[in-house]
Amino acid sequence: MDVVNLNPETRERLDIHNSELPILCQACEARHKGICGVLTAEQLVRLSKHTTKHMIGAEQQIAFQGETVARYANILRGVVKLSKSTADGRQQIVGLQFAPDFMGRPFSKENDFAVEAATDVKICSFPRAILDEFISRAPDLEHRLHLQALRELDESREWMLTLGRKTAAERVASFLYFIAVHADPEATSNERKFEIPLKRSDIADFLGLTIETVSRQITKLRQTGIVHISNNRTVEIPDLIKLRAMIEVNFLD
Amino acid sequence: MDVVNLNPETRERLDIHNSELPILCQACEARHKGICGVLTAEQLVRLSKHTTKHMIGAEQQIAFQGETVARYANILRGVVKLSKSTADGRQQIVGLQFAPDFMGRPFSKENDFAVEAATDVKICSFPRAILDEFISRAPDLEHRLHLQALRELDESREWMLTLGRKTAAERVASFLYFIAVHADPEATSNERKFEIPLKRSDIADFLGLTIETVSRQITKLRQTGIVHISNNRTVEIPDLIKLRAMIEVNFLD
DNA sequence: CGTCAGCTTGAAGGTGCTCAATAACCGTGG
DNA sequence: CCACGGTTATTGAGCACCTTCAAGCTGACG
Repeated sequence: MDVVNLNPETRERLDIHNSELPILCQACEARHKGICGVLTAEQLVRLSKHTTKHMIGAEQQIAFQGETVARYANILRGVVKLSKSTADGRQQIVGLQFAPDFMGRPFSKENDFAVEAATDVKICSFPRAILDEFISRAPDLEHRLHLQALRELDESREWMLTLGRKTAAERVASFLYFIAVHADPEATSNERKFEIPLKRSDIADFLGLTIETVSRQITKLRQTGIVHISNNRTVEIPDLIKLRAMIEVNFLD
Repeated sequence: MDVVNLNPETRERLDIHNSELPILCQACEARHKGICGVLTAEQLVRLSKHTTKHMIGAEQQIAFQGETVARYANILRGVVKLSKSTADGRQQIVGLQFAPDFMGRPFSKENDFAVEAATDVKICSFPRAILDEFISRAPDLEHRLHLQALRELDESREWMLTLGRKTAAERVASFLYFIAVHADPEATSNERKFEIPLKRSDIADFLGLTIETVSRQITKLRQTGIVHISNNRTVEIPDLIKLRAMIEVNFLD
């Protein structure tokens, strides 16, 4: 079977033949959509020599708040949470990352947040030093990272409005909407079905609420018929527009 | 008087003689610390042909939420607030910008937040199109913008913890600390004196509180002696460490 | 069938909000 | 100089929403 001609994704970069690619990368989920999409075959070969793919179980810690981290990574599958804590243990999730996001903070030795697997996660990690060198030479790579930083900044600001000004009911609706659009970014349908990748305590930490309040609001939301939830995690949204209407934020839309 | 030899700032870039610089830029506050520091003399000349400096009064709107903006700008003086609103008018400030920050959202035609002068502000604005072209050709420029985006992302995440998990007292202390370190980033002293660049309603919108709560907490904080406040805006902090201790967030410090 | 983690539900209490009145500040003009 | 209106900030009383604490429920797995 001729992969080059048949796989629609490969058409994106005809300059690179699969035969030149490291085996590790050939069938990789992040090969085109992640940062590796802007690396040359030569760079991929070099990087792949120091690359390892890991599975990380849900709830496992990947990096600690304030820790110096020696490796970057791409997320290939699953959901990763970024969280900050106060000295007395209160916790706030400050970001969620999905495949094929890049994990790491360029130009700074340490993250000032903890990194933890929310679900089972598959990552592809590699040494900082090598990528840092690529960044300084390949403007395309820095551009790609810049775009991700800007997207995360937009999302953080959107979430600041949620944390600072929305009621518990609106926060929970905002969360479900957020997951609905991130779980399958390609989907266009007005009807969605997905699994919530977080447990209630994570949702609470993301929303700045307690698990009890989250639970109560989910119950209420379910009673309105806007969402159907079974087995605690499985969500069906018959009409995404209706959910969106509960959390409308813009004057002009 | 020989500016080139006497002004210590010019030593930073001996490759560019002031005589080649646009007059507009020669004594500019953002010439070295802002993004212009990475532009070539040639780029500065081209940019300066389409550049204007404005004064903007406090509380004046610079751009609306969702509006398409045709110009970027550098902040030369004053404080700018970025804010988002819900449909029913609740407001949240999602960022503050100080000189010599770059103002604008690269790679996206519109901001999804409003931009407003918090104090009287002086800016230097120029067309998007020209800078966008420079960005695609000058990796240094994109790097500089990337660094600012990452810094803003770090600050947003820090603020998400404040909004999601801190009490009113801690939020107000966090705000004063934030302003103390931003008002004069160079200062190292443990004693600080500055003017709060926001009025109470802005502080409330930044902290996700009401003005009444902000006012009450400021009164309480003043009574502890950790800060002295006169004329509503003038703050004296005799011991910044003590203020920092009220809002400690990290396990490892 | 018992145990344990995760989730839901209930009752009571507290933090911050709403509504309302008072006070300080500031530029303008008599 | 003080009087004046408008804006901004403080203070008070009552209440609502979310939290806290506690008990019960559900499903997975031995």
